Amino acid sequence: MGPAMALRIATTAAVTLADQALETIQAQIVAGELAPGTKLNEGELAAAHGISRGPLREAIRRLEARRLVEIVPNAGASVVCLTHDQLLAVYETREALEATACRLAAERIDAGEVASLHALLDDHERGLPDDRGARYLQEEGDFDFHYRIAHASRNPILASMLCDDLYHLVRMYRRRTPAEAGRGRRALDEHRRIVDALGARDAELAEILMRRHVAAAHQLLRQQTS
Amino acid sequence: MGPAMALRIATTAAVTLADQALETIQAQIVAGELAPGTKLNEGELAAAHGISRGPLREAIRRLEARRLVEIVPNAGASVVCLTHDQLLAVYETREALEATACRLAAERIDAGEVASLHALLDDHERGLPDDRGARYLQEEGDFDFHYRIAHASRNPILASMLCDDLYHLVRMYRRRTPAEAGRGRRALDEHRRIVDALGARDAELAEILMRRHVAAAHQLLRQQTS
DNA sequence: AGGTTGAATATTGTTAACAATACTTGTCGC
DNA sequence: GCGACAAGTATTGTTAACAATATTCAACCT
Repeated sequence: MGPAMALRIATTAAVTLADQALETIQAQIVAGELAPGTKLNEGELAAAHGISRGPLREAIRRLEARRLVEIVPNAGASVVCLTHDQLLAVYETREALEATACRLAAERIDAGEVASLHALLDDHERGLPDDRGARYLQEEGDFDFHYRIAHASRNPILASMLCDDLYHLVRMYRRRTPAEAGRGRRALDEHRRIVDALGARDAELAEILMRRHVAAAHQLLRQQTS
Repeated sequence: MGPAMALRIATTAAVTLADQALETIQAQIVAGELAPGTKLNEGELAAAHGISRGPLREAIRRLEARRLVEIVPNAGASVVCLTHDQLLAVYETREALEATACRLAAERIDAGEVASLHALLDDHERGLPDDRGARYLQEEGDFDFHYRIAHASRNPILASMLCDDLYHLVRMYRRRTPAEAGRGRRALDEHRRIVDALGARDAELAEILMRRHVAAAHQLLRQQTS
Protein backbone atom coordinates (compact mmCIF):
# COMPACT_ATOMS: atom_id res chain seq x y z
CA MET A 1 0.00 0.00 0.00
CA GLY A 2 2.17 2.80 -1.30
CA PRO A 3 1.75 6.56 -1.23
CA ALA A 4 -0.30 6.45 -4.41
CA MET A 5 -3.02 5.02 -2.24
CA ALA A 6 -3.07 8.16 -0.14
CA LEU A 7 -5.67 10.12 -2.01
CA ARG A 8 -7.87 7.17 -2.75
CA ILE A 9 -9.08 7.35 0.82
CA ALA A 10 -11.31 10.36 0.36
CA THR A 11 -12.17 9.56 -3.22
CA THR A 12 -15.55 8.11 -4.05
CA ALA A 13 -16.53 6.64 -7.39
CA ALA A 14 -17.20 9.54 -9.74
CA VAL A 15 -20.35 8.35 -11.42
CA THR A 16 -21.74 11.58 -12.78
CA LEU A 17 -20.11 14.10 -15.12
CA ALA A 18 -20.23 16.76 -12.42
CA ASP A 19 -18.36 14.39 -10.09
CA GLN A 20 -15.63 13.78 -12.64
CA ALA A 21 -15.19 17.48 -13.34
CA LEU A 22 -15.11 18.15 -9.61
CA GLU A 23 -12.30 15.67 -9.05
CA THR A 24 -10.25 16.91 -11.98
CA ILE A 25 -10.57 20.59 -11.18
CA GLN A 26 -9.99 20.02 -7.48
CA ALA A 27 -6.82 18.10 -8.26
CA GLN A 28 -5.67 20.94 -10.51
CA ILE A 29 -6.31 23.53 -7.82
CA VAL A 30 -4.56 21.54 -5.10
CA ALA A 31 -1.63 20.82 -7.43
CA GLY A 32 -1.30 24.51 -8.25
CA GLU A 33 -2.03 24.09 -11.95
CA LEU A 34 -4.94 26.42 -11.39
CA ALA A 35 -3.24 29.13 -9.36
CA PRO A 36 -5.02 31.05 -6.59
CA GLY A 37 -7.05 33.90 -8.02
CA THR A 38 -7.49 32.28 -11.43
CA LYS A 39 -10.83 33.15 -12.96
CA LEU A 40 -12.90 30.09 -13.82
CA ASN A 41 -14.75 30.67 -17.06
CA GLU A 42 -17.70 28.31 -17.36
CA GLY A 43 -17.66 28.14 -21.12
CA GLU A 44 -13.93 27.52 -21.40
CA LEU A 45 -13.82 24.95 -18.61
CA ALA A 46 -16.84 23.10 -19.93
CA ALA A 47 -15.24 22.88 -23.37
CA ALA A 48 -11.93 21.78 -21.86
CA HIS A 49 -13.66 18.93 -20.06
CA GLY A 50 -15.84 18.07 -23.02
CA ILE A 51 -19.04 18.55 -21.05
CA SER A 52 -21.83 21.08 -20.93
CA ARG A 53 -22.10 24.06 -18.64
CA GLY A 54 -24.72 22.43 -16.41
CA PRO A 55 -22.60 19.76 -14.73
CA LEU A 56 -19.62 22.08 -14.73
CA ARG A 57 -21.56 24.68 -12.78
CA GLU A 58 -22.45 22.00 -10.28
CA ALA A 59 -18.79 21.05 -9.90
CA ILE A 60 -17.86 24.68 -9.27
CA ARG A 61 -20.60 25.07 -6.68
CA ARG A 62 -19.31 22.05 -4.83
CA LEU A 63 -15.78 23.40 -4.95
CA GLU A 64 -17.17 26.52 -3.33
CA ALA A 65 -18.61 24.39 -0.53
CA ARG A 66 -15.11 22.96 -0.02
CA ARG A 67 -13.76 26.51 0.16
CA LEU A 68 -11.54 26.02 -2.88
CA VAL A 69 -13.29 28.59 -5.08
CA GLU A 70 -15.18 31.79 -4.41
CA ILE A 71 -18.28 32.75 -6.36
CA VAL A 72 -19.57 36.26 -6.87
CA PRO A 73 -23.17 36.25 -8.14
CA ASN A 74 -23.41 37.35 -11.77
CA ALA A 75 -19.66 37.75 -11.93
CA GLY A 76 -18.27 34.23 -11.83
CA ALA A 77 -15.99 31.98 -9.85
CA SER A 78 -12.27 32.09 -9.17
CA VAL A 79 -9.78 29.93 -7.33
CA VAL A 80 -9.62 30.96 -3.70
CA CYS A 81 -6.70 33.18 -2.77
CA LEU A 82 -6.05 33.03 0.95
CA THR A 83 -4.38 35.87 2.78
CA HIS A 84 -1.77 35.07 5.38
CA ASP A 85 -4.35 35.68 8.11
CA GLN A 86 -6.85 33.36 6.47
CA LEU A 87 -4.28 30.60 6.24
CA LEU A 88 -3.53 31.11 9.93
CA ALA A 89 -7.27 30.75 10.57
CA VAL A 90 -7.21 27.44 8.73
CA TYR A 91 -4.44 26.16 10.98
CA GLU A 92 -6.20 27.48 14.07
CA THR A 93 -9.31 25.54 13.16
CA ARG A 94 -7.34 22.50 12.16
CA GLU A 95 -5.61 22.49 15.52
CA ALA A 96 -8.92 22.33 17.37
CA LEU A 97 -10.51 19.71 15.14
CA GLU A 98 -7.51 17.47 14.80
CA ALA A 99 -6.69 17.46 18.50
CA THR A 100 -10.27 16.40 19.20
CA ALA A 101 -10.18 13.79 16.46
CA CYS A 102 -7.01 12.35 17.94
CA ARG A 103 -8.51 12.14 21.42
CA LEU A 104 -11.59 10.37 20.08
CA ALA A 105 -9.43 8.10 17.93
CA ALA A 106 -7.52 6.98 21.02
CA GLU A 107 -10.81 5.91 22.56
CA ARG A 108 -12.17 4.16 19.50
CA ILE A 109 -9.39 2.97 17.22
CA ASP A 110 -8.95 -0.77 16.77
CA ALA A 111 -5.73 -2.76 16.86
CA GLY A 112 -5.65 -3.27 13.10
CA GLU A 113 -5.69 0.44 12.43
CA VAL A 114 -2.90 1.04 14.93
CA ALA A 115 -0.78 -1.62 13.25
CA SER A 116 -1.55 -0.10 9.86
CA LEU A 117 -0.45 3.32 11.11
CA HIS A 118 2.83 1.88 12.36
CA ALA A 119 3.36 0.27 8.98
CA LEU A 120 2.69 3.60 7.29
CA LEU A 121 5.31 5.29 9.46
CA ASP A 122 7.77 2.50 8.70
CA ASP A 123 7.26 3.32 5.03
CA HIS A 124 7.92 6.97 5.70
CA GLU A 125 11.03 6.12 7.69
CA ARG A 126 12.42 4.17 4.76
CA GLY A 127 11.72 7.06 2.40
CA LEU A 128 13.28 9.64 4.67
CA PRO A 129 17.06 9.19 4.00
CA ASP A 130 16.93 9.74 0.25
CA ASP A 131 15.34 13.16 0.51
CA ARG A 132 15.74 13.62 -3.23
CA GLY A 133 12.33 12.80 -4.71
CA ALA A 134 10.93 11.36 -1.51
CA ARG A 135 9.98 14.86 -0.45
CA TYR A 136 6.69 14.97 -2.27
CA LEU A 137 5.74 11.44 -1.36
CA GLN A 138 6.64 12.07 2.26
CA GLU A 139 4.35 15.05 2.36
CA GLU A 140 1.47 13.23 0.73
CA GLY A 141 2.14 10.47 3.24
CA ASP A 142 1.79 13.05 5.97
CA PHE A 143 -1.75 13.71 4.81
CA ASP A 144 -2.41 10.00 4.65
CA PHE A 145 -1.47 9.81 8.33
CA HIS A 146 -3.81 12.61 9.28
CA TYR A 147 -6.64 11.26 7.12
CA ARG A 148 -6.52 7.94 8.90
CA ILE A 149 -6.64 9.44 12.36
CA ALA A 150 -9.54 11.66 11.35
CA HIS A 151 -11.49 8.60 10.29
CA ALA A 152 -10.44 6.61 13.34
CA SER A 153 -12.28 9.20 15.42
CA ARG A 154 -15.49 7.48 14.29
CA ASN A 155 -17.05 10.92 14.03
CA PRO A 156 -18.07 11.36 10.39
CA ILE A 157 -18.83 15.07 10.71
CA LEU A 158 -15.51 15.85 12.31
CA ALA A 159 -13.72 13.67 9.77
CA SER A 160 -15.53 15.31 6.89
CA MET A 161 -14.71 18.80 8.10
CA LEU A 162 -11.04 17.89 8.28
CA CYS A 163 -10.74 15.81 5.12
CA ASP A 164 -13.23 17.59 2.86
CA ASP A 165 -12.76 21.19 3.97
CA LEU A 166 -9.44 21.89 5.63
CA TYR A 167 -6.91 19.42 4.25
CA HIS A 168 -7.43 20.52 0.65
CA LEU A 169 -6.60 24.09 1.62
CA VAL A 170 -3.55 22.99 3.58
CA ARG A 171 -2.31 20.88 0.70
CA MET A 172 -2.97 23.72 -1.71
CA TYR A 173 -0.79 26.13 0.25
CA ARG A 174 1.73 23.53 1.31
CA ARG A 175 4.32 24.43 -1.32
CA ARG A 176 4.12 28.07 -0.32
CA THR A 177 5.07 27.30 3.27
CA PRO A 178 8.55 25.74 3.10
CA ALA A 179 9.35 23.56 6.09
CA GLU A 180 12.44 24.26 8.13
CA ALA A 181 15.45 21.97 7.80
CA GLY A 182 15.12 18.70 9.65
CA ARG A 183 11.42 19.17 10.22
CA GLY A 184 10.70 15.94 8.35
CA ARG A 185 12.65 13.88 10.88
CA ARG A 186 11.01 15.62 13.82
CA ALA A 187 7.52 15.36 12.32
CA LEU A 188 8.00 11.64 11.86
CA ASP A 189 9.03 11.30 15.50
CA GLU A 190 5.93 13.20 16.55
CA HIS A 191 3.83 10.93 14.38
CA ARG A 192 5.34 7.90 16.04
CA ARG A 193 4.60 9.17 19.52
CA ILE A 194 1.04 9.94 18.53
CA VAL A 195 0.51 6.41 17.27
CA ASP A 196 2.05 5.08 20.46
CA ALA A 197 -0.47 7.09 22.47
CA LEU A 198 -3.28 5.81 20.26
CA GLY A 199 -2.09 2.23 20.76
CA ALA A 200 -2.00 2.78 24.53
CA ARG A 201 -5.53 4.22 24.39
CA ASP A 202 -4.18 7.30 26.16
CA ALA A 203 -6.71 9.85 24.92
CA GLU A 204 -5.41 12.78 26.89
CA LEU A 205 -1.83 12.31 25.72
CA ALA A 206 -2.88 11.67 22.13
CA GLU A 207 -4.82 14.92 22.08
CA ILE A 208 -1.97 16.95 23.51
CA LEU A 209 0.62 15.45 21.17
CA MET A 210 -1.53 16.09 18.11
CA ARG A 211 -2.31 19.62 19.20
CA ARG A 212 1.40 20.33 19.57
CA HIS A 213 2.16 18.67 16.25
CA VAL A 214 -0.27 20.91 14.37
CA ALA A 215 0.67 23.93 16.46
CA ALA A 216 4.28 23.51 15.35
CA ALA A 217 3.29 24.01 11.71
CA HIS A 218 0.99 26.83 12.76
CA GLN A 219 3.84 28.52 14.62
CA LEU A 220 6.20 28.11 11.69
CA LEU A 221 3.65 29.77 9.44
CA ARG A 222 3.04 32.60 11.89
CA GLN A 223 6.73 33.46 11.93
CA GLN A 224 6.76 33.97 8.20
CA THR A 225 6.62 37.55 7.02
CA SER A 226 3.58 38.81 5.14
CA MET B 1 -32.77 44.42 18.31
CA GLY B 2 -35.24 41.64 19.08
CA PRO B 3 -35.05 37.91 18.54
CA ALA B 4 -36.42 38.32 15.01
CA MET B 5 -32.99 39.67 14.19
CA ALA B 6 -31.39 36.40 15.16
CA LEU B 7 -31.47 34.69 11.81
CA ARG B 8 -30.64 37.78 9.83
CA ILE B 9 -27.09 37.41 11.04
CA ALA B 10 -26.17 34.54 8.81
CA THR B 11 -28.47 35.62 5.99
CA THR B 12 -27.03 37.27 2.94
CA ALA B 13 -29.01 39.02 0.24
CA ALA B 14 -30.56 36.32 -1.94
CA VAL B 15 -29.97 37.73 -5.37
CA THR B 16 -30.32 34.65 -7.54
CA LEU B 17 -33.23 32.25 -7.84
CA ALA B 18 -31.13 29.42 -6.48
CA ASP B 19 -30.33 31.53 -3.43
CA GLN B 20 -33.99 32.24 -2.76
CA ALA B 21 -34.94 28.58 -3.09
CA LEU B 22 -32.04 27.65 -0.82
CA GLU B 23 -33.23 29.98 1.92
CA THR B 24 -36.84 28.89 1.69
CA ILE B 25 -36.14 25.17 1.67
CA GLN B 26 -33.54 25.46 4.40
CA ALA B 27 -36.03 27.32 6.58
CA GLN B 28 -38.61 24.60 5.93
CA ILE B 29 -36.18 21.86 6.87
CA VAL B 30 -35.01 23.58 10.05
CA ALA B 31 -38.62 24.36 11.02
CA GLY B 32 -39.60 20.74 10.51
CA GLU B 33 -42.07 21.45 7.71
CA LEU B 34 -39.94 19.17 5.58
CA ALA B 35 -39.46 16.28 7.97
CA PRO B 36 -36.25 14.24 8.10
CA GLY B 37 -36.26 11.56 5.42
CA THR B 38 -38.64 13.42 3.12
CA LYS B 39 -37.86 12.79 -0.54
CA LEU B 40 -37.17 15.97 -2.47
CA ASN B 41 -38.62 15.67 -5.94
CA GLU B 42 -36.97 18.16 -8.29
CA GLY B 43 -39.99 18.59 -10.52
CA GLU B 44 -42.46 19.09 -7.69
CA LEU B 45 -40.22 21.46 -5.74
CA ALA B 46 -39.36 23.51 -8.81
CA ALA B 47 -43.05 23.92 -9.62
CA ALA B 48 -43.82 24.79 -5.99
CA HIS B 49 -41.24 27.56 -6.08
CA GLY B 50 -42.22 28.71 -9.53
CA ILE B 51 -38.74 28.19 -10.90
CA SER B 52 -37.02 25.77 -13.23
CA ARG B 53 -35.15 22.64 -12.24
CA GLY B 54 -31.74 24.19 -12.87
CA PRO B 55 -31.62 26.68 -9.99
CA LEU B 56 -33.52 24.25 -7.78
CA ARG B 57 -30.86 21.59 -8.32
CA GLU B 58 -28.25 24.13 -7.32
CA ALA B 59 -30.15 24.91 -4.12
CA ILE B 60 -30.34 21.22 -3.26
CA ARG B 61 -26.63 20.75 -3.90
CA ARG B 62 -25.85 23.59 -1.55
CA LEU B 63 -28.14 22.12 1.09
CA GLU B 64 -26.11 18.95 0.75
CA ALA B 65 -22.95 20.92 1.46
CA ARG B 66 -24.62 22.19 4.64
CA ARG B 67 -25.42 18.60 5.57
CA LEU B 68 -29.17 19.22 5.52
CA VAL B 69 -29.94 16.87 2.62
CA GLU B 70 -28.35 13.71 1.31
CA ILE B 71 -28.05 12.98 -2.39
CA VAL B 72 -27.79 9.56 -3.98
CA PRO B 73 -26.62 9.77 -7.60
CA ASN B 74 -29.38 8.94 -10.05
CA ALA B 75 -31.81 8.42 -7.19
CA GLY B 76 -32.45 11.88 -5.81
CA ALA B 77 -32.19 13.91 -2.64
CA SER B 78 -33.93 13.63 0.71
CA VAL B 79 -33.90 15.56 3.95
CA VAL B 80 -31.17 14.29 6.20
CA CYS B 81 -32.26 11.90 8.91
CA LEU B 82 -29.70 11.77 11.71
CA THR B 83 -29.37 8.75 13.92
CA HIS B 84 -28.86 9.26 17.61
CA ASP B 85 -25.16 8.57 17.17
CA GLN B 86 -24.84 11.06 14.36
CA LEU B 87 -26.49 13.74 16.46
CA LEU B 88 -24.04 12.94 19.24
CA ALA B 89 -21.26 13.38 16.69
CA VAL B 90 -22.63 16.82 15.87
CA TYR B 91 -22.47 17.82 19.53
CA GLU B 92 -19.01 16.35 19.89
CA THR B 93 -17.77 18.45 17.01
CA ARG B 94 -19.65 21.49 18.20
CA GLU B 95 -18.02 21.19 21.60
CA ALA B 96 -14.54 21.33 20.09
CA LEU B 97 -15.26 24.17 17.68
CA GLU B 98 -17.26 26.31 20.03
CA ALA B 99 -14.81 26.01 22.91
CA THR B 100 -12.05 27.15 20.57
CA ALA B 101 -14.19 29.95 19.18
CA CYS B 102 -14.87 31.16 22.70
CA ARG B 103 -11.20 31.17 23.61
CA LEU B 104 -10.33 33.15 20.50
CA ALA B 105 -13.26 35.49 21.09
CA ALA B 106 -11.92 36.29 24.57
CA GLU B 107 -8.67 37.37 22.96
CA ARG B 108 -10.22 39.40 20.17
CA ILE B 109 -13.68 40.64 21.09
CA ASP B 110 -14.16 44.39 21.44
CA ALA B 111 -15.97 46.25 24.20
CA GLY B 112 -18.99 47.04 22.04
CA GLU B 113 -19.62 43.38 21.32
CA VAL B 114 -19.35 42.49 25.00
CA ALA B 115 -21.89 45.18 25.88
CA SER B 116 -24.14 43.95 23.11
CA LEU B 117 -23.95 40.42 24.48
CA HIS B 118 -24.90 41.62 27.95
CA ALA B 119 -27.86 43.48 26.46
CA LEU B 120 -28.91 40.30 24.67
CA LEU B 121 -28.83 38.35 27.91
CA ASP B 122 -30.84 41.09 29.63
CA ASP B 123 -33.46 40.57 26.95
CA HIS B 124 -33.48 36.85 27.60
CA GLU B 125 -33.75 37.43 31.35
CA ARG B 126 -36.86 39.52 30.82
CA GLY B 127 -38.42 36.85 28.61
CA LEU B 128 -37.65 34.04 31.03
CA PRO B 129 -40.44 34.37 33.66
CA ASP B 130 -43.38 34.08 31.28
CA ASP B 131 -42.33 30.72 29.92
CA ARG B 132 -45.54 30.52 27.91
CA GLY B 133 -44.62 31.65 24.37
CA ALA B 134 -41.19 32.90 25.30
CA ARG B 135 -39.88 29.39 24.97
CA TYR B 136 -39.34 29.51 21.24
CA LEU B 137 -37.89 33.02 21.27
CA GLN B 138 -35.59 32.09 24.13
CA GLU B 139 -34.26 29.20 22.13
CA GLU B 140 -33.73 31.25 18.99
CA GLY B 141 -32.04 33.78 21.25
CA ASP B 142 -29.75 31.03 22.42
CA PHE B 143 -28.55 30.58 18.86
CA ASP B 144 -28.15 34.32 18.51
CA PHE B 145 -25.78 34.19 21.49
CA HIS B 146 -23.71 31.43 20.00
CA TYR B 147 -23.66 33.03 16.54
CA ARG B 148 -22.20 36.21 17.97
CA ILE B 149 -19.44 34.45 19.84
CA ALA B 150 -18.56 32.43 16.76
CA HIS B 151 -18.10 35.63 14.81
CA ALA B 152 -16.26 37.34 17.63
CA SER B 153 -13.58 34.68 17.24
CA ARG B 154 -12.47 36.60 14.12
CA ASN B 155 -11.85 33.24 12.49
CA PRO B 156 -14.13 33.12 9.44
CA ILE B 157 -13.55 29.43 8.75
CA LEU B 158 -14.32 28.40 12.30
CA ALA B 159 -17.36 30.69 12.36
CA SER B 160 -18.61 29.34 9.06
CA MET B 161 -18.28 25.74 10.18
CA LEU B 162 -20.32 26.49 13.26
CA CYS B 163 -22.94 28.79 11.75
CA ASP B 164 -23.27 27.29 8.28
CA ASP B 165 -22.81 23.60 9.05
CA LEU B 166 -23.55 22.66 12.64
CA TYR B 167 -26.09 25.12 13.99
CA HIS B 168 -28.66 24.30 11.32
CA LEU B 169 -28.52 20.65 12.31
CA VAL B 170 -28.78 21.49 16.00
CA ARG B 171 -31.75 23.77 15.39
CA MET B 172 -33.35 21.13 13.21
CA TYR B 173 -33.20 18.51 15.95
CA ARG B 174 -33.81 20.92 18.79
CA ARG B 175 -37.51 20.11 19.18
CA ARG B 176 -36.72 16.40 19.36
CA THR B 177 -34.41 16.88 22.35
CA PRO B 178 -36.59 18.32 25.12
CA ALA B 179 -34.64 20.25 27.72
CA GLU B 180 -34.92 19.27 31.35
CA ALA B 181 -36.92 21.47 33.72
CA GLY B 182 -35.11 24.61 34.82
CA ARG B 183 -32.45 24.22 32.15
CA GLY B 184 -33.37 27.62 30.71
CA ARG B 185 -32.46 29.41 33.93
CA ARG B 186 -29.21 27.51 34.25
CA ALA B 187 -28.28 28.02 30.62
CA LEU B 188 -28.80 31.74 31.01
CA ASP B 189 -26.52 31.77 34.04
CA GLU B 190 -23.88 29.92 32.08
CA HIS B 191 -24.23 32.43 29.26
CA ARG B 192 -23.72 35.26 31.70
CA ARG B 193 -20.56 33.75 33.11
CA ILE B 194 -19.20 33.20 29.63
CA VAL B 195 -19.76 36.84 28.71
CA ASP B 196 -18.10 37.87 31.97
CA ALA B 197 -15.07 35.81 31.03
CA LEU B 198 -15.07 37.36 27.57
CA GLY B 199 -15.26 40.85 29.07
CA ALA B 200 -12.35 40.01 31.38
CA ARG B 201 -10.38 38.72 28.39
CA ASP B 202 -9.89 35.47 30.29
CA ALA B 203 -9.43 33.13 27.35
CA GLU B 204 -8.76 30.00 29.34
CA LEU B 205 -11.84 30.41 31.51
CA ALA B 206 -14.04 31.37 28.57
CA GLU B 207 -13.01 28.20 26.75
CA ILE B 208 -13.69 25.96 29.73
CA LEU B 209 -17.05 27.54 30.48
CA MET B 210 -18.21 27.22 26.89
CA ARG B 211 -17.00 23.64 26.67
CA ARG B 212 -18.97 22.76 29.78
CA HIS B 213 -22.00 24.63 28.51
CA VAL B 214 -22.11 22.65 25.27
CA ALA B 215 -21.12 19.45 27.06
CA ALA B 216 -24.19 19.81 29.29
CA ALA B 217 -26.49 19.64 26.27
CA HIS B 218 -24.36 16.82 24.87
CA GLN B 219 -24.67 14.90 28.12
CA LEU B 220 -28.43 15.43 28.26
CA LEU B 221 -28.72 14.05 24.77
CA ARG B 222 -26.52 11.08 25.54
CA GLN B 223 -28.74 10.06 28.43
CA GLN B 224 -31.75 9.82 26.17
CA THR B 225 -32.71 6.36 25.06
CA SER B 226 -32.29 5.42 21.42
C1' DA C 1 -5.25 64.29 -21.02
C1' DG C 2 -8.56 62.26 -18.00
C1' DG C 3 -12.76 60.75 -16.99
C1' DT C 4 -17.58 59.52 -18.61
C1' DT C 5 -21.19 57.65 -21.34
C1' DG C 6 -22.95 54.26 -24.29
C1' DA C 7 -22.87 50.52 -27.53
C1' DA C 8 -20.84 46.04 -28.37
C1' DT C 9 -19.20 41.88 -26.38
C1' DA C 10 -18.69 38.31 -23.18
C1' DT C 11 -20.26 35.75 -19.30
C1' DT C 12 -23.47 34.19 -16.03
C1' DG C 13 -28.39 32.92 -14.77
C1' DT C 14 -32.39 30.49 -16.39
C1' DT C 15 -35.31 27.67 -19.10
C1' DA C 16 -37.10 23.77 -21.62
C1' DA C 17 -36.26 19.71 -24.21
C1' DC C 18 -33.64 15.34 -24.60
C1' DA C 19 -31.08 11.12 -22.74
C1' DA C 20 -30.21 7.84 -19.32
C1' DT C 21 -31.15 5.71 -15.15
C1' DA C 22 -34.14 4.04 -11.54
C1' DC C 23 -38.62 2.75 -9.93
C1' DT C 24 -43.36 0.72 -10.55
C1' DT C 25 -46.51 -2.39 -12.10
C1' DG C 26 -48.45 -6.14 -14.25
C1' DT C 27 -47.62 -10.60 -16.33
C1' DC C 28 -45.76 -15.08 -16.68
C1' DG C 29 -43.93 -19.37 -14.97
C1' DC C 30 -43.42 -22.52 -11.16
C1' DG D 1 -49.61 -17.88 -3.90
C1' DC D 2 -44.83 -16.26 -4.71
C1' DG D 3 -40.91 -14.73 -7.14
C1' DA D 4 -38.55 -13.42 -11.61
C1' DC D 5 -38.95 -10.82 -15.65
C1' DA D 6 -40.31 -7.10 -18.78
C1' DA D 7 -42.86 -3.04 -20.34
C1' DG D 8 -44.12 1.37 -18.91
C1' DT D 9 -43.66 5.35 -16.02
C1' DA D 10 -41.33 8.63 -13.35
C1' DT D 11 -37.21 10.97 -12.03
C1' DT D 12 -32.60 12.41 -12.48
C1' DG D 13 -28.57 13.75 -15.53
C1' DT D 14 -27.30 16.44 -19.48
C1' DT D 15 -27.59 19.53 -23.24
C1' DA D 16 -28.35 23.65 -25.94
C1' DA D 17 -30.77 27.84 -26.55
C1' DC D 18 -32.51 32.15 -24.40
C1' DA D 19 -32.47 36.15 -20.95
C1' DA D 20 -30.18 39.13 -17.91
C1' DT D 21 -26.22 40.98 -15.96
C1' DA D 22 -21.49 42.43 -16.05
C1' DT D 23 -17.33 43.75 -18.60
C1' DT D 24 -14.85 45.97 -22.38
C1' DC D 25 -13.74 49.47 -25.36
C1' DA D 26 -14.23 53.33 -28.14
C1' DA D 27 -16.14 57.82 -28.92
C1' DC D 28 -17.18 61.97 -26.59
C1' DC D 29 -17.19 65.92 -23.43
C1' DT D 30 -14.96 68.95 -20.02
